[in-house]
Amino acid sequence: MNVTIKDIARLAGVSHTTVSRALNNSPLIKDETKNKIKEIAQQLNYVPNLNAKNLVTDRTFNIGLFFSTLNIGTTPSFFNQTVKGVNSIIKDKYNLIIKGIDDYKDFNLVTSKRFDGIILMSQSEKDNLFIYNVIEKKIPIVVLNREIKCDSIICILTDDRIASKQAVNYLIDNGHKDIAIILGKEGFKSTEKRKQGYLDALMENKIFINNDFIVQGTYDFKSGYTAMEKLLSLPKVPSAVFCSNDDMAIGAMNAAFQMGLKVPDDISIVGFDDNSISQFLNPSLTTVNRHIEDIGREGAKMIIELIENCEANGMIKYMDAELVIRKSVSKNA
Amino acid sequence: MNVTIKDIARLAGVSHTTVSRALNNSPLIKDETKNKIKEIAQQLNYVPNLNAKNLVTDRTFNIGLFFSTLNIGTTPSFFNQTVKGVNSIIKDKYNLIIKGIDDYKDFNLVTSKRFDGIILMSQSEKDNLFIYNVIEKKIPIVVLNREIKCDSIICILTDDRIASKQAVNYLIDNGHKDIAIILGKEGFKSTEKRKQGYLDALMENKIFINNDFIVQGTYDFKSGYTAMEKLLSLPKVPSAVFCSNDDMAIGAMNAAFQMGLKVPDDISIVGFDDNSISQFLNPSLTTVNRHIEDIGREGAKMIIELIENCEANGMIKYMDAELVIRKSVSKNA
DNA sequence: CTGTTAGCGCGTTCAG
DNA sequence: CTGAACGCGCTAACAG
Repeated sequence: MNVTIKDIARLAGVSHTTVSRALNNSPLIKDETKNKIKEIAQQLNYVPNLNAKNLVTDRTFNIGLFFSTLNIGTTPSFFNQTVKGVNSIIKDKYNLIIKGIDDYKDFNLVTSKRFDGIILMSQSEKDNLFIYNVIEKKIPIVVLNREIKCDSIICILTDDRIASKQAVNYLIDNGHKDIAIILGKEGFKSTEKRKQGYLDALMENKIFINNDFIVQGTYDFKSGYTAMEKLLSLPKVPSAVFCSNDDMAIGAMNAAFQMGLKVPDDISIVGFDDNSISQFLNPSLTTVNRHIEDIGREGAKMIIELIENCEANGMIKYMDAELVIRKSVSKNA
Repeated sequence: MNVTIKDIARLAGVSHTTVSRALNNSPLIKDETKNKIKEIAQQLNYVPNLNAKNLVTDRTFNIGLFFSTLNIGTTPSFFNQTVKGVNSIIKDKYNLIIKGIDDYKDFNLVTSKRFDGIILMSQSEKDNLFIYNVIEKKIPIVVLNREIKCDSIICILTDDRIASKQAVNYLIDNGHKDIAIILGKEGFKSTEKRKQGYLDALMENKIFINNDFIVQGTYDFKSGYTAMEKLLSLPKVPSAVFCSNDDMAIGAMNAAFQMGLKVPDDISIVGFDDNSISQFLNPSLTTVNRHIEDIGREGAKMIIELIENCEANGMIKYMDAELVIRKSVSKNA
């Protein structure tokens, strides 16, 4: 059996309560006894039994990091950056539990007895059901990547609409007018936002919106490839394509190569996300860096704040995105 | 407050003991009462308090998925595949807790009271300290990706040496003799194995081993780029390069492009890992698919088996790897 | 400042 | 087949 506070109590010649207080740095304890107890605990390699502790304090030290799904639609790079960011703050004080919302048949198992707090990397409006469920159960939550209108929620995200607009504006600044967009996965909020940014840029520059230039994708390589094929088979081919993420941009690039086109000479491409790989492509990809890792880090700080200090004011925090100019866009005469 | 078995007991007019037994499918209970109790539990939306339950059964429902590090050296694709594989088996019965070994200052917090079992995606010999620590504490463990000599441990991995040899043999079959290798991160077991496979292939084919053709990398894009620059500045340039993973292969490819070389016409490249992106590169990358997701899945099955049935026989299970032939290798006259 | 006592929610003897 | 009583390891009143 493991060593418990009672064992320590016996050795120290005090009650187990005193041990508990000493170990929890209670102010109502003499420094002398406290130090003595801590020393003994150290020597015995005492580790508190979380189950017992949590049973009475009604806490777990679990923080759930939820994604809409862990399967299609969540790119490796995006996933990795999020986890890294969150984990870098969590460290060993909390357990980081990774879940896909779609892993659950129902939400009975999502309770405050299982999670002290939840960080949701939200990619779809369908998550709302989950979110309301979590709120109803009074579990602290921070939502990343999507804006929730409910004013008691903390949301952290980049303004994709503005960032997309910047990206498309960059194409326009380079003389492009026939600009296509490959959309993200249907139903994802980000898909909608990036499309809006694209439309904003065109409209503000009084460029005619051609519906043929708006094609659906699903955020994965393959869909980018397919979408590009569709664009290139149009009677009038666009001179530039804004892809709603980098993976699709890569797919699109390869479709272009396959048709014997050169990037950026024959067609310009802009991505979104700045995958770790994008700078190493040939040509290197001009794209938008959303600093996902920072968002994860910020989310982790917030949820801990929420858990430990109950600061319950909802807010929407926008993080900076940044257009990274590389070599996949050429000037259009 | 949440509903407890006592509440159910009151409503059902039985003792809490009976409720406990009914909910745990004890054989010593009349079907009639059991069903009645279950129904009430259902209606009340009863969820057992894990802390209480675990306190007495001395379990947690946590499975730890540990990586050597979550930072440099673990590629997004590799990380993502592993988590996906494991998670697909874990589902909602267990919590999947993700950790980097290097997140811990010491291993005091790694106890059987915190993890029912641990899956270690082991990338370095340095992990041994951690492994022995886990074993000492009698926590069930499954090690992925590395072979541990201790015969009470279950290991699941591909034989990287054989797989690498196959890859290099493929180059030789295509007429290449001046074959370089870009090594992985120093100290990683996989680095060693893949180098061995490379040497095996050369030796068996009686090809002279040129030390200039063996250059260090760190598994990331950049190191592949740098290593390739080094190779291309050699008085005698290799006609083919075996890269110890795909990320470095991509870096290497771009270094070649930068020098005005064509792949595979001027130089052939083979990778290792089959990143999700590799098929979409230009040219698409010939590489070795290790089916990481399968390894993760297998590991998850094993650890659950170990936890629930205590089958403690160590074993080493090799999973198949597969050479995926694409377009980054040309025949050498 | 310290000890006594109680109880968190649950599973498990041991009697019936 | 069912219930009463106990204890898992810990924290939180309440008394001193």
